[in-house]
Amino acid sequence: MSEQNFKSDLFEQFARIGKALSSGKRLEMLEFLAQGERSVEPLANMTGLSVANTSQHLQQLRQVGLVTARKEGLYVYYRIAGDGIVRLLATLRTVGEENLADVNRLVKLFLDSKDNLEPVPAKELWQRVKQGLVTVLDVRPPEEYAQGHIRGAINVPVTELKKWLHHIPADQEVVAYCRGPYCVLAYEAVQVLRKKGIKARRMEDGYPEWRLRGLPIDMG
Amino acid sequence: MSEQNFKSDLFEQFARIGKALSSGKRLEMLEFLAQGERSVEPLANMTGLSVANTSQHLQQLRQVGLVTARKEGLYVYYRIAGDGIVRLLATLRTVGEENLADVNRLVKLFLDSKDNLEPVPAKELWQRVKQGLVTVLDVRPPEEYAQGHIRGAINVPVTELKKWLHHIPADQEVVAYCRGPYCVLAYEAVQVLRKKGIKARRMEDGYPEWRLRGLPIDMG
DNA sequence: GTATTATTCAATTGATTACTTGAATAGTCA
DNA sequence: TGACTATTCAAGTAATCAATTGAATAATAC
Repeated sequence: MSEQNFKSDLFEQFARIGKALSSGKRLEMLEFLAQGERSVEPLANMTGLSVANTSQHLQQLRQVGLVTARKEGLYVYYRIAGDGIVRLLATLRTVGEENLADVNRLVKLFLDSKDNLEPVPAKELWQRVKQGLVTVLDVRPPEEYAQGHIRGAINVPVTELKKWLHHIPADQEVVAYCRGPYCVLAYEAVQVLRKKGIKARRMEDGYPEWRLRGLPIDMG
Repeated sequence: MSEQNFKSDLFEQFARIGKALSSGKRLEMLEFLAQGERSVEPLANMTGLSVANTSQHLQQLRQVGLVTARKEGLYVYYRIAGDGIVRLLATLRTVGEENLADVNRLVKLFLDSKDNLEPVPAKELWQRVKQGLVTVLDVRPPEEYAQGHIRGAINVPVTELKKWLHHIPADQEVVAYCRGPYCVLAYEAVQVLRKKGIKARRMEDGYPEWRLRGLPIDMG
């Protein structure tokens, strides 16, 4: 094999991963899978695609090694193939934020209209958790919480938040987080809490980013 | 705008970058541009594509903000739009190495057949350069060397290496580097040097990775 | 065994992509 | 001015891709 062939073959391989990342729906699936493993149907519901279509997208992701699958009974559970992929998604996001004008436009339009003040960086949050200064709120659905969450976090899905309000110690700050930096659940939670006079902020990133930094997590 | 639309619009934007990375030729161009700016024709020669086709690929890269262009006289010089993109390429490469079986197969087949012993990590190399223990050889073409190189490195293209041999202090180790971890120029240089009885190794990464780590560089 | 369910497969459609070709722009140089 | 050059544009073709549809697998429950 010549040098020229080696190089172009190699780049062709890397391009297969690029191709897998070239669909918004597949990226959405990957971000969802970064929360924990899932069978096909929940992924189809989340993306709004048909089950057959979802299955085909998943097989594309599997072919380039971005997800793996295990079968249990009738269900096939897909999961992210490794932390490198979470890192790749984060880097893709960063490049998008830095270089795509439309991303900034979208984020400004949507998230800045919500209360975007002082998000807490992951590291700072952990400092304060260790000192017992904050209550950490995981506002994702229970299934995702069960598959892994920030150590010490309480799972209160946004839908349940109002019922839970009176349990909060009024003097302590609450920090909410969810799936990632663009997940709106945490924004909503912060809004609800503030309306009730509770001091609340959101974490800058989400659960996958927290885990990726090697910060402590719990399961179950 | 609903949450659902916001999310899918956002992922659709990130997918545009994925799409730009979904062609081996475009990845090849990006790696080439990571060495420094270039006009269209050299890029066409490097990839083996027609000039018109190359131009169109470049415009795709430009549309998603991965490269920028400046016009000078007849020529349009393209360059990587920022360090984030070099980082993205490196992450893509890592994920490919970890998750694509074919990448390992290719690398084993081609590079392991060359002398692949003890590549020097970038950090270690800089330690030894500071102590004056090694001669660092930049084996890329002069144009790329001129646009930036490891501090203290001497530019000796592989084609010129034999003429240059007798200038080498025989007691000092030589470390060669070129464009990136898969660039074969450094391998070839090490082979030539070792045949002449000179102690030689290659650097693990290439120039873009060195620069990305914030290690010292020089220009001109 | 049959019925049911989750997932995958296979065939088809319309849309998008890479590449080629030849012409159009825009700048340089004599 | 006119010849020349680097790049881009525009139109056309073949290949590839996303999504739909309906059927086929494979595992469970009765």
